[in-house]
Amino acid sequence: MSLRFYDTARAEVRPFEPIEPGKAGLYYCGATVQGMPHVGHVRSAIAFDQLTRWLEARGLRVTVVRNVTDIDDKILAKSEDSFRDGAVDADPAIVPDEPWWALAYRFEQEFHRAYAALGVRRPTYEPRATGHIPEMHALIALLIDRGHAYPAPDGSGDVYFDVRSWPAYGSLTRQDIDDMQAAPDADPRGKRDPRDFALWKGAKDTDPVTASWSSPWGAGRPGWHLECSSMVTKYLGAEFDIHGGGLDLRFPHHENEMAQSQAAGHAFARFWMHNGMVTYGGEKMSKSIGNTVSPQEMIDAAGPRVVRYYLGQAHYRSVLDYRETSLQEAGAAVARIDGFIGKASARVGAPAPRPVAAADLPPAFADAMDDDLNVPQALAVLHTTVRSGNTALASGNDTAVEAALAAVVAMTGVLGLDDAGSPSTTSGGAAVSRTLEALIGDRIAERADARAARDWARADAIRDALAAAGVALEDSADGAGWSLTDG
RNA sequence: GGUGGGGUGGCCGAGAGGCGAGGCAGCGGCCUGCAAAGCCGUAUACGCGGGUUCGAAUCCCGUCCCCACCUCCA
Repeated sequence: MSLRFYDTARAEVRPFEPIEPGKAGLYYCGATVQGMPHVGHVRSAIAFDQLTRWLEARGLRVTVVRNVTDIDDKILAKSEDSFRDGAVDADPAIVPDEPWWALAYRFEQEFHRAYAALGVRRPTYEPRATGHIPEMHALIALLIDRGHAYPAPDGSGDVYFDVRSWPAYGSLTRQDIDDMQAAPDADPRGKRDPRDFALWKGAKDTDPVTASWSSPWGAGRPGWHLECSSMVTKYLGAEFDIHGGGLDLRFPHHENEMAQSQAAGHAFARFWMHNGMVTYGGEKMSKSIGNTVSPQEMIDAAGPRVVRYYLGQAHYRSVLDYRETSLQEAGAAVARIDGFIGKASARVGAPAPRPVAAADLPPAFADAMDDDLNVPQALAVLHTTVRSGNTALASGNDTAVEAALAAVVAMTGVLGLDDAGSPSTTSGGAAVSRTLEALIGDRIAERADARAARDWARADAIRDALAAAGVALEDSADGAGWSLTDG
Protein backbone atom coordinates (compact mmCIF):
# COMPACT_ATOMS: atom_id res chain seq x y z
CA MET A 1 0.00 0.00 0.00
CA SER A 2 1.11 3.48 -0.63
CA LEU A 3 1.18 6.54 1.58
CA ARG A 4 -2.03 8.43 2.02
CA PHE A 5 -2.92 11.31 4.28
CA TYR A 6 -5.98 13.24 5.27
CA ASP A 7 -5.91 16.61 3.55
CA THR A 8 -7.84 19.23 5.46
CA ALA A 9 -8.30 21.32 2.34
CA ARG A 10 -10.22 18.54 0.63
CA ALA A 11 -11.55 16.85 3.75
CA GLU A 12 -10.51 13.44 2.52
CA VAL A 13 -7.74 10.91 2.71
CA ARG A 14 -5.84 10.78 -0.56
CA PRO A 15 -2.58 9.33 -1.89
CA PHE A 16 0.58 11.24 -1.15
CA GLU A 17 2.94 11.75 -4.06
CA PRO A 18 5.96 13.93 -3.40
CA ILE A 19 6.51 16.79 -5.81
CA GLU A 20 10.07 15.65 -6.28
CA PRO A 21 10.54 11.88 -6.15
CA GLY A 22 12.51 10.78 -3.11
CA LYS A 23 12.06 14.05 -1.26
CA ALA A 24 9.44 15.74 0.84
CA GLY A 25 9.07 19.26 2.16
CA LEU A 26 7.20 19.73 5.41
CA TYR A 27 6.39 23.05 7.03
CA TYR A 28 4.55 23.12 10.30
CA CYS A 29 3.66 25.95 12.59
CA GLY A 30 5.66 26.18 15.76
CA ALA A 31 4.88 28.40 18.67
CA THR A 32 4.39 32.02 19.35
CA VAL A 33 7.03 32.23 22.05
CA GLN A 34 5.08 34.30 24.54
CA GLY A 35 4.98 31.78 27.41
CA MET A 36 5.87 28.33 28.63
CA PRO A 37 4.99 25.39 26.41
CA HIS A 38 2.03 23.27 27.37
CA VAL A 39 1.34 19.70 26.36
CA GLY A 40 -0.81 20.81 23.45
CA HIS A 41 2.18 22.44 21.79
CA VAL A 42 4.24 19.37 22.37
CA ARG A 43 1.58 17.03 21.06
CA SER A 44 1.58 18.90 17.79
CA ALA A 45 5.34 18.65 17.52
CA ILE A 46 5.20 14.94 18.31
CA ALA A 47 2.56 14.37 15.64
CA PHE A 48 4.71 16.01 12.99
CA ASP A 49 7.81 14.30 14.32
CA GLN A 50 6.04 10.98 13.77
CA LEU A 51 5.09 12.11 10.28
CA THR A 52 8.69 13.05 9.56
CA ARG A 53 10.01 9.76 10.88
CA TRP A 54 7.50 7.83 8.82
CA LEU A 55 8.29 9.70 5.61
CA GLU A 56 11.94 8.95 6.28
CA ALA A 57 11.21 5.29 6.96
CA ARG A 58 9.56 5.27 3.55
CA GLY A 59 12.85 6.38 2.06
CA LEU A 60 12.13 10.07 1.55
CA ARG A 61 14.61 12.78 2.35
CA VAL A 62 12.52 15.20 4.37
CA THR A 63 13.18 18.88 4.79
CA VAL A 64 11.34 20.08 7.87
CA VAL A 65 10.80 23.76 8.53
CA ARG A 66 9.12 24.96 11.70
CA ASN A 67 8.72 28.66 12.36
CA VAL A 68 9.22 30.62 15.54
CA THR A 69 6.87 33.54 15.88
CA ASP A 70 9.04 35.89 17.90
CA ILE A 71 7.17 39.15 17.38
CA ASP A 72 3.50 39.52 18.19
CA ASP A 73 1.05 41.54 20.26
CA LYS A 74 1.16 39.24 23.26
CA ILE A 75 4.92 39.13 23.38
CA LEU A 76 4.98 42.92 23.42
CA ALA A 77 2.23 43.06 26.02
CA LYS A 78 3.96 40.62 28.34
CA SER A 79 7.22 42.47 28.04
CA GLU A 80 5.43 45.68 28.84
CA ASP A 81 3.93 44.03 31.92
CA SER A 82 7.36 43.11 33.18
CA PHE A 83 8.29 46.78 33.40
CA ARG A 84 5.38 47.65 35.63
CA ASP A 85 5.96 48.25 39.32
CA GLY A 86 5.10 45.23 41.41
CA ALA A 87 4.82 42.96 38.41
CA VAL A 88 6.99 40.27 39.99
CA ASP A 89 5.00 40.35 43.21
CA ALA A 90 1.88 39.59 41.22
CA ASP A 91 3.51 36.77 39.30
CA PRO A 92 6.86 35.37 40.42
CA ALA A 93 7.39 33.80 37.00
CA ILE A 94 7.85 37.24 35.48
CA VAL A 95 11.39 38.36 34.79
CA PRO A 96 11.50 42.04 35.70
CA ASP A 97 12.15 44.64 33.02
CA GLU A 98 12.46 42.10 30.25
CA PRO A 99 12.59 43.45 26.71
CA TRP A 100 10.27 41.68 24.26
CA TRP A 101 13.15 40.11 22.35
CA ALA A 102 14.67 38.70 25.54
CA LEU A 103 11.32 37.33 26.59
CA ALA A 104 10.71 35.71 23.22
CA TYR A 105 14.15 34.15 23.17
CA ARG A 106 13.82 32.86 26.70
CA PHE A 107 10.60 31.04 25.85
CA GLU A 108 11.99 29.84 22.56
CA GLN A 109 14.60 28.00 24.57
CA GLU A 110 11.95 26.59 26.89
CA PHE A 111 10.22 25.14 23.86
CA HIS A 112 13.48 23.61 22.68
CA ARG A 113 13.98 22.03 26.06
CA ALA A 114 10.51 20.49 26.03
CA TYR A 115 10.85 19.23 22.46
CA ALA A 116 14.24 17.70 23.14
CA ALA A 117 13.13 15.98 26.34
CA LEU A 118 10.35 14.23 24.46
CA GLY A 119 12.44 13.12 21.53
CA VAL A 120 11.12 15.58 18.96
CA ARG A 121 13.99 15.81 16.55
CA ARG A 122 15.11 19.23 15.48
CA PRO A 123 13.68 20.50 12.23
CA THR A 124 16.01 20.98 9.31
CA TYR A 125 15.63 24.69 9.91
CA GLU A 126 13.74 26.88 12.31
CA PRO A 127 13.35 30.40 10.94
CA ARG A 128 12.25 33.33 13.09
CA ALA A 129 9.74 35.85 11.89
CA THR A 130 12.00 38.78 12.77
CA GLY A 131 14.69 37.40 10.52
CA HIS A 132 12.52 37.61 7.42
CA ILE A 133 11.28 41.18 7.26
CA PRO A 134 12.66 41.86 3.74
CA GLU A 135 10.98 38.72 2.39
CA MET A 136 7.71 39.88 3.89
CA HIS A 137 8.09 43.32 2.35
CA ALA A 138 8.58 41.74 -1.04
CA LEU A 139 5.44 39.68 -0.62
CA ILE A 140 3.40 42.69 0.45
CA ALA A 141 4.61 44.66 -2.54
CA LEU A 142 3.69 41.80 -4.83
CA LEU A 143 0.21 41.56 -3.35
CA ILE A 144 -0.38 45.30 -3.67
CA ASP A 145 0.88 45.12 -7.22
CA ARG A 146 -1.54 42.33 -8.03
CA GLY A 147 -4.45 44.20 -6.53
CA HIS A 148 -4.93 42.00 -3.46
CA ALA A 149 -3.63 44.29 -0.75
CA TYR A 150 -3.84 47.98 0.10
CA PRO A 151 -2.36 50.42 2.58
CA ALA A 152 -5.01 51.60 5.01
CA PRO A 153 -6.33 55.04 4.07
CA ASP A 154 -6.53 56.11 7.73
CA GLY A 155 -2.86 56.91 8.09
CA SER A 156 -2.28 54.05 10.55
CA GLY A 157 0.48 52.58 8.46
CA ASP A 158 -1.34 49.26 8.30
CA VAL A 159 -1.45 47.24 5.11
CA TYR A 160 -4.34 44.84 4.66
CA PHE A 161 -5.04 41.84 2.51
CA ASP A 162 -8.17 42.47 0.45
CA VAL A 163 -10.28 39.41 1.12
CA ARG A 164 -12.99 40.31 -1.41
CA SER A 165 -10.41 40.53 -4.16
CA TRP A 166 -9.64 36.87 -3.80
CA PRO A 167 -12.67 34.77 -4.75
CA ALA A 168 -11.15 31.58 -3.35
CA TYR A 169 -10.96 33.08 0.14
CA GLY A 170 -12.46 30.58 2.59
CA SER A 171 -11.74 27.52 0.47
CA LEU A 172 -9.37 25.87 2.95
CA THR A 173 -12.09 25.67 5.57
CA ARG A 174 -14.95 25.58 3.06
CA GLN A 175 -16.48 28.72 4.44
CA ASP A 176 -18.27 31.49 2.64
CA ILE A 177 -17.33 34.97 3.81
CA ASP A 178 -20.96 35.98 3.98
CA ASP A 179 -21.85 33.04 6.23
CA MET A 180 -19.17 33.75 8.77
CA GLN A 181 -20.13 35.06 12.15
CA ALA A 182 -18.84 38.57 12.52
CA ALA A 183 -16.43 39.02 15.38
CA PRO A 184 -18.25 40.94 18.10
CA ASP A 185 -15.27 43.13 18.82
CA ALA A 186 -14.16 43.64 15.24
CA ASP A 187 -12.43 46.93 14.73
CA PRO A 188 -12.92 47.91 11.10
CA ARG A 189 -10.33 50.70 11.22
CA GLY A 190 -9.36 51.35 7.63
CA LYS A 191 -10.50 47.99 6.32
CA ARG A 192 -12.59 47.54 3.20
CA ASP A 193 -14.07 44.38 4.70
CA PRO A 194 -14.03 43.32 8.35
CA ARG A 195 -12.36 40.07 7.27
CA ASP A 196 -9.40 41.87 5.77
CA PHE A 197 -6.34 41.06 7.81
CA ALA A 198 -3.12 42.91 8.49
CA LEU A 199 -0.04 42.11 6.45
CA TRP A 200 1.82 44.97 8.06
CA LYS A 201 0.99 46.73 11.30
CA GLY A 202 1.94 50.41 11.46
CA ALA A 203 4.02 51.31 14.50
CA LYS A 204 2.27 53.02 17.36
CA ASP A 205 3.86 55.62 19.61
CA THR A 206 3.78 53.18 22.48
CA ASP A 207 5.65 50.44 20.62
CA PRO A 208 9.30 49.89 21.55
CA VAL A 209 11.64 51.14 18.87
CA THR A 210 13.22 47.70 18.74
CA ALA A 211 9.86 46.28 17.60
CA SER A 212 9.63 48.49 14.57
CA TRP A 213 11.10 48.09 11.10
CA SER A 214 11.04 50.62 8.32
CA SER A 215 9.03 49.74 5.24
CA PRO A 216 7.74 51.37 2.08
CA TRP A 217 4.42 51.81 3.91
CA GLY A 218 5.91 53.29 7.03
CA ALA A 219 7.55 51.92 10.14
CA GLY A 220 5.90 48.94 11.75
CA ARG A 221 5.97 45.21 12.22
CA PRO A 222 4.65 42.20 10.37
CA GLY A 223 1.21 40.69 10.70
CA TRP A 224 1.04 37.17 11.97
CA HIS A 225 0.07 35.22 8.88
CA LEU A 226 2.60 36.80 6.56
CA GLU A 227 5.69 35.28 8.14
CA CYS A 228 4.69 31.74 7.31
CA SER A 229 3.94 32.52 3.69
CA SER A 230 7.28 34.23 3.27
CA MET A 231 9.34 31.63 5.06
CA VAL A 232 7.73 28.59 3.46
CA THR A 233 8.30 30.01 0.04
CA LYS A 234 11.88 30.93 0.81
CA TYR A 235 12.90 27.52 2.12
CA LEU A 236 10.53 25.06 0.48
CA GLY A 237 9.47 26.86 -2.67
CA ALA A 238 6.28 28.28 -4.12
CA GLU A 239 4.79 24.81 -4.12
CA PHE A 240 5.63 22.26 -1.46
CA ASP A 241 4.36 18.97 -0.13
CA ILE A 242 2.83 19.36 3.32
CA HIS A 243 1.80 22.19 5.58
CA GLY A 244 0.91 21.25 9.13
CA GLY A 245 -0.17 22.72 12.42
CA GLY A 246 -2.75 22.51 15.15
CA LEU A 247 -6.40 22.27 14.21
CA ASP A 248 -7.03 25.64 15.82
CA LEU A 249 -4.75 27.26 13.26
CA ARG A 250 -6.94 26.24 10.33
CA PHE A 251 -8.85 29.46 10.56
CA PRO A 252 -7.93 32.20 10.34
CA HIS A 253 -4.19 31.56 10.25
CA HIS A 254 -3.89 28.92 7.57
CA GLU A 255 -6.80 30.24 5.55
CA ASN A 256 -5.14 33.66 5.42
CA GLU A 257 -1.77 32.21 4.72
CA MET A 258 -3.09 30.22 1.80
CA ALA A 259 -5.06 33.15 0.43
CA GLN A 260 -2.13 35.56 0.45
CA SER A 261 0.27 33.02 -0.98
CA GLN A 262 -2.01 31.91 -3.78
CA ALA A 263 -3.02 35.49 -4.51
CA ALA A 264 0.69 36.14 -4.93
CA GLY A 265 0.79 33.41 -7.54
CA HIS A 266 2.17 30.55 -5.49
CA ALA A 267 0.62 27.11 -5.74
CA PHE A 268 1.48 26.58 -2.07
CA ALA A 269 0.82 23.43 -0.03
CA ARG A 270 -0.28 20.17 -1.66
CA PHE A 271 -1.49 18.77 1.64
CA TRP A 272 -2.76 20.45 4.76
CA MET A 273 -2.48 18.31 7.87
CA HIS A 274 -3.84 19.33 11.25
CA ASN A 275 -3.43 17.65 14.59
CA GLY A 276 -6.26 17.44 17.11
CA MET A 277 -6.38 19.36 20.36
CA VAL A 278 -5.42 18.17 23.80
CA THR A 279 -8.28 18.66 26.21
CA TYR A 280 -8.39 18.63 29.96
CA GLY A 281 -11.70 17.65 31.47
CA GLY A 282 -13.21 17.78 28.00
CA GLU A 283 -12.18 21.37 27.43
CA LYS A 284 -9.51 22.52 25.04
CA MET A 285 -6.22 23.19 26.74
CA SER A 286 -5.06 26.67 25.94
CA LYS A 287 -3.20 29.57 27.36
CA SER A 288 -6.21 31.82 27.20
CA ILE A 289 -8.30 29.40 29.29
CA GLY A 290 -5.39 28.63 31.58
CA ASN A 291 -6.16 24.93 31.98
CA THR A 292 -2.73 23.91 30.81
CA VAL A 293 -0.43 21.18 32.01
CA SER A 294 3.23 21.68 31.29
CA PRO A 295 5.34 18.99 29.65
CA GLN A 296 7.74 19.28 32.56
CA GLU A 297 5.05 18.45 35.09
CA MET A 298 4.19 15.35 33.12
CA ILE A 299 7.83 14.36 32.71
CA ASP A 300 8.40 14.76 36.42
CA ALA A 301 5.43 12.53 37.10
CA ALA A 302 6.04 9.77 34.60
CA GLY A 303 9.34 10.18 32.78
CA PRO A 304 9.91 11.40 29.24
CA ARG A 305 9.44 8.06 27.57
CA VAL A 306 5.98 7.55 29.05
CA VAL A 307 4.96 11.10 28.18
CA ARG A 308 6.13 10.62 24.63
CA TYR A 309 4.14 7.40 24.42
CA TYR A 310 1.06 9.01 25.91
CA LEU A 311 1.04 12.07 23.68
CA GLY A 312 1.81 10.03 20.61
CA GLN A 313 -0.47 7.05 21.13
CA ALA A 314 -3.77 8.43 19.87
CA HIS A 315 -4.42 9.14 16.24
CA TYR A 316 -2.98 12.57 15.48
CA ARG A 317 -6.32 13.95 14.31
CA SER A 318 -8.33 12.86 17.33
CA VAL A 319 -8.95 14.79 20.48
CA LEU A 320 -6.71 13.67 23.31
CA ASP A 321 -8.33 14.12 26.69
CA TYR A 322 -5.86 14.21 29.55
CA ARG A 323 -6.93 12.57 32.80
CA GLU A 324 -5.12 11.79 36.01
CA THR A 325 -4.82 8.09 35.13
CA SER A 326 -3.60 8.68 31.59
CA LEU A 327 0.06 8.56 32.46
CA GLN A 328 -0.27 5.47 34.63
CA GLU A 329 -1.89 3.57 31.79
CA ALA A 330 0.73 4.72 29.33
CA GLY A 331 3.39 3.81 31.86
CA ALA A 332 2.15 0.25 32.09
CA ALA A 333 2.20 -0.10 28.31
CA VAL A 334 5.71 1.31 28.07
CA ALA A 335 6.91 -0.96 30.87
CA ARG A 336 5.61 -3.90 28.92
CA ILE A 337 7.50 -2.86 25.81
CA ASP A 338 10.65 -2.01 27.73
CA GLY A 339 10.45 -5.22 29.71
CA PHE A 340 10.66 -7.18 26.51
CA ILE A 341 13.43 -5.02 25.04
CA GLY A 342 15.45 -5.42 28.23
CA LYS A 343 15.03 -9.17 28.56
CA ALA A 344 15.48 -9.85 24.86
CA SER A 345 18.61 -7.71 24.73
CA ALA A 346 20.03 -9.59 27.68
CA ARG A 347 19.36 -12.84 25.86
CA VAL A 348 20.44 -12.15 22.28
CA GLY A 349 22.30 -8.85 22.58
CA ALA A 350 21.07 -5.34 21.92
CA PRO A 351 20.55 -4.62 18.26
CA ALA A 352 23.05 -2.21 16.73
CA PRO A 353 21.58 1.27 16.33
CA ARG A 354 20.72 2.03 12.74
CA PRO A 355 18.25 4.17 10.83
CA VAL A 356 14.80 2.69 10.64
CA ALA A 357 14.12 1.09 7.32
CA ALA A 358 10.68 -0.05 6.24
CA ALA A 359 12.13 -3.52 5.68
CA ASP A 360 12.66 -3.97 9.45
CA LEU A 361 9.00 -3.32 10.16
CA PRO A 362 6.12 -5.78 10.23
CA PRO A 363 3.98 -5.24 7.13
CA ALA A 364 0.87 -4.66 9.24
CA PHE A 365 2.67 -1.88 11.10
CA ALA A 366 3.77 -0.25 7.86
CA ASP A 367 0.28 -0.55 6.39
CA ALA A 368 -1.19 1.16 9.43
CA MET A 369 1.31 4.01 9.27
CA ASP A 370 0.80 4.40 5.52
CA ASP A 371 -2.89 4.87 6.19
CA ASP A 372 -2.83 8.46 7.45
CA LEU A 373 -0.50 7.55 10.31
CA ASN A 374 -2.81 5.13 12.06
CA VAL A 375 -0.67 4.97 15.18
CA PRO A 376 -3.24 3.17 17.39
CA GLN A 377 -3.37 0.33 14.90
CA ALA A 378 0.41 0.37 14.57
CA LEU A 379 0.68 0.12 18.33
CA ALA A 380 -1.53 -2.94 18.26
CA VAL A 381 1.06 -4.54 15.97
CA LEU A 382 3.83 -3.44 18.31
CA HIS A 383 2.14 -5.02 21.31
CA THR A 384 1.35 -8.18 19.43
CA THR A 385 5.00 -8.44 18.45
CA VAL A 386 6.01 -7.94 22.08
CA ARG A 387 3.72 -10.77 23.09
CA SER A 388 5.10 -13.18 20.53
CA GLY A 389 8.59 -12.09 21.55
CA ASN A 390 7.83 -12.87 25.18
CA THR A 391 6.55 -16.26 24.15
CA ALA A 392 9.75 -16.90 22.22
CA LEU A 393 11.73 -15.78 25.25
CA ALA A 394 9.89 -18.28 27.43
CA SER A 395 10.34 -21.15 24.99
CA GLY A 396 14.01 -20.37 24.35
CA ASN A 397 13.57 -19.71 20.65
CA ASP A 398 16.39 -17.20 20.29
CA THR A 399 15.98 -16.80 16.56
CA ALA A 400 12.41 -15.66 17.10
CA VAL A 401 13.50 -13.45 20.01
CA GLU A 402 16.05 -11.75 17.81
CA ALA A 403 13.52 -11.13 15.06
CA ALA A 404 10.93 -9.77 17.47
CA LEU A 405 13.50 -7.54 19.14
CA ALA A 406 14.63 -6.07 15.84
CA ALA A 407 11.04 -5.40 14.87
CA VAL A 408 10.13 -3.86 18.23
CA VAL A 409 13.17 -1.61 18.22
CA ALA A 410 12.41 -0.49 14.68
CA MET A 411 8.80 0.28 15.58
CA THR A 412 9.73 2.24 18.67
CA GLY A 413 12.14 4.15 16.47
CA VAL A 414 9.38 5.15 14.09
CA LEU A 415 7.23 6.26 17.00
CA GLY A 416 10.08 8.27 18.48
CA LEU A 417 10.34 6.34 21.72
CA ASP A 418 14.02 5.78 21.05
CA ASP A 419 14.94 9.43 21.56
CA ALA A 420 12.71 10.03 24.55
CA GLY A 421 14.44 8.52 27.53
CA SER A 422 16.06 5.17 27.65
CA PRO A 423 14.39 1.77 27.93
CA SER A 424 17.27 0.40 29.98
CA THR A 425 18.78 1.25 33.32
CA THR A 426 21.33 3.60 31.80
CA SER A 427 19.31 6.78 32.15
CA GLY A 428 21.68 8.06 34.81
CA GLY A 429 24.68 7.69 32.56
CA ALA A 430 27.14 4.88 32.01
CA ALA A 431 29.12 5.43 35.21
CA VAL A 432 26.04 5.43 37.40
CA SER A 433 24.79 2.39 35.56
CA ARG A 434 28.01 0.46 36.23
CA THR A 435 27.86 1.38 39.88
CA LEU A 436 24.28 0.24 40.21
CA GLU A 437 25.05 -2.95 38.34
CA ALA A 438 27.82 -3.77 40.79
CA LEU A 439 25.83 -2.92 43.93
CA ILE A 440 22.64 -4.61 42.87
CA GLY A 441 24.53 -7.56 41.46
CA ASP A 442 25.96 -8.24 44.91
CA ARG A 443 22.55 -8.20 46.49
CA ILE A 444 21.20 -10.50 43.82
CA ALA A 445 24.06 -12.91 44.44
CA GLU A 446 23.34 -12.85 48.19
CA ARG A 447 19.70 -13.54 47.52
CA ALA A 448 20.60 -16.39 45.19
CA ASP A 449 22.64 -17.96 48.02
CA ALA A 450 19.76 -17.52 50.41
CA ARG A 451 17.36 -19.09 47.96
CA ALA A 452 19.73 -21.99 47.35
CA ALA A 453 19.75 -22.50 51.12
CA ARG A 454 15.91 -22.24 51.07
CA ASP A 455 16.20 -19.28 53.42
CA TRP A 456 13.08 -17.59 52.04
CA ALA A 457 12.89 -14.95 54.77
CA ARG A 458 16.33 -13.64 53.92
CA ALA A 459 15.71 -13.83 50.18
CA ASP A 460 12.47 -11.90 50.52
CA ALA A 461 14.08 -9.31 52.79
CA ILE A 462 16.67 -8.56 50.14
CA ARG A 463 13.99 -8.32 47.48
CA ASP A 464 11.90 -6.02 49.66
CA ALA A 465 14.86 -3.79 50.44
CA LEU A 466 15.67 -3.40 46.77
CA ALA A 467 12.01 -2.73 45.98
CA ALA A 468 11.96 0.01 48.59
CA ALA A 469 14.96 1.54 46.85
CA GLY A 470 13.16 1.48 43.51
CA VAL A 471 14.67 -1.69 42.08
CA ALA A 472 12.32 -4.42 40.87
CA LEU A 473 13.62 -7.98 40.67
CA GLU A 474 12.44 -10.53 38.18
CA ASP A 475 13.38 -14.16 38.62
CA SER A 476 13.85 -16.25 35.55
CA ALA A 477 15.55 -19.46 34.46
CA ASP A 478 18.65 -17.39 33.65
CA GLY A 479 18.77 -15.92 37.17
CA ALA A 480 17.34 -12.71 38.50
CA GLY A 481 17.18 -9.56 36.41
CA TRP A 482 16.49 -6.08 37.68
CA SER A 483 15.01 -2.81 36.55
CA LEU A 484 14.35 0.58 38.02
CA THR A 485 10.75 1.26 38.88
CA ASP A 486 11.01 5.04 38.56
CA GLY A 487 10.88 6.06 34.87
C1' G B 1 -26.14 30.87 11.58
C1' G B 2 -21.75 28.62 8.78
C1' U B 3 -17.71 24.83 8.63
C1' G B 4 -15.23 20.46 10.37
C1' G B 5 -14.84 16.21 13.82
C1' G B 6 -17.17 12.96 17.31
C1' G B 7 -20.59 9.60 20.56
C1' U B 8 -17.48 1.85 20.66
C1' G B 9 -17.22 -2.93 26.75
C1' G B 10 -15.17 -0.42 33.91
C1' C B 11 -11.37 3.23 31.35
C1' C B 12 -8.34 4.65 26.95
C1' G B 13 -8.71 3.71 21.86
C1' A B 14 -8.70 1.41 16.43
C1' G B 15 -12.16 -0.49 12.89
C1' A B 16 -16.22 0.98 9.07
C1' G B 17 -21.29 -4.87 6.00
C1' G B 18 -19.64 -11.21 7.70
C1' C B 19 -14.57 -15.19 12.42
C1' G B 20 -15.40 -9.20 19.00
C1' A B 21 -7.71 -4.57 16.97
C1' G B 22 -4.53 -3.23 20.90
C1' G B 23 -3.48 -1.19 25.83
C1' C B 24 -5.04 -0.34 31.07
C1' A B 25 -8.03 -2.32 35.02
C1' G B 26 -10.83 -7.02 36.61
C1' C B 27 -11.60 -12.37 36.97
C1' G B 28 -9.79 -17.69 36.31
C1' G B 29 -5.57 -20.70 35.14
C1' C B 30 -0.17 -21.92 34.06
C1' C B 31 4.69 -20.71 35.84
C1' U B 32 7.05 -19.39 40.89
C1' G B 33 9.36 -21.45 47.52
C1' C B 34 6.05 -16.94 47.67
C1' A B 35 5.94 -12.88 44.52
C1' A B 36 6.92 -9.97 40.24
C1' A B 37 7.25 -10.40 35.14
C1' G B 38 5.46 -13.42 31.30
C1' C B 39 1.97 -16.76 28.89
C1' C B 40 -3.16 -18.87 28.20
C1' G B 41 -8.32 -18.10 28.89
C1' U B 42 -12.23 -14.71 30.02
C1' A B 43 -17.06 -9.34 27.92
C1' U B 44 -25.36 -9.79 26.18
C1' A B 45 -19.42 -2.87 23.33
C1' C B 46 -20.75 0.11 19.37
C1' G B 47 -25.93 7.53 21.69
C1' C B 48 -31.43 6.67 20.63
C1' G B 49 -35.62 5.17 17.13
C1' G B 50 -36.82 3.16 12.55
C1' G B 51 -35.33 0.89 7.77
C1' U B 52 -32.23 -1.91 3.82
C1' U B 53 -29.76 -6.83 3.95
C1' C B 54 -29.11 -13.85 4.66
C1' G B 55 -26.07 -10.66 7.91
C1' A B 56 -25.06 -3.54 10.28
C1' A B 57 -20.96 -0.86 15.22
C1' U B 58 -20.23 -0.30 9.88
C1' C B 59 -25.25 1.54 4.58
C1' C B 60 -30.13 4.71 4.51
C1' C B 61 -33.86 7.96 7.10
C1' G B 62 -35.02 10.45 11.51
C1' U B 63 -33.49 12.09 16.31
C1' C B 64 -30.56 13.45 20.79
C1' C B 65 -25.94 14.91 22.76
C1' C B 66 -20.61 16.49 22.73
C1' C B 67 -16.17 19.02 20.86
C1' A B 68 -13.40 22.42 17.71
C1' C B 69 -13.11 26.78 14.47
C1' C B 70 -15.63 31.32 12.60
C1' U B 71 -11.18 36.97 17.86
C1' C B 72 -5.35 35.42 19.86
C1' C B 73 -4.52 30.07 20.17
C1' A B 74 -0.51 23.73 18.78
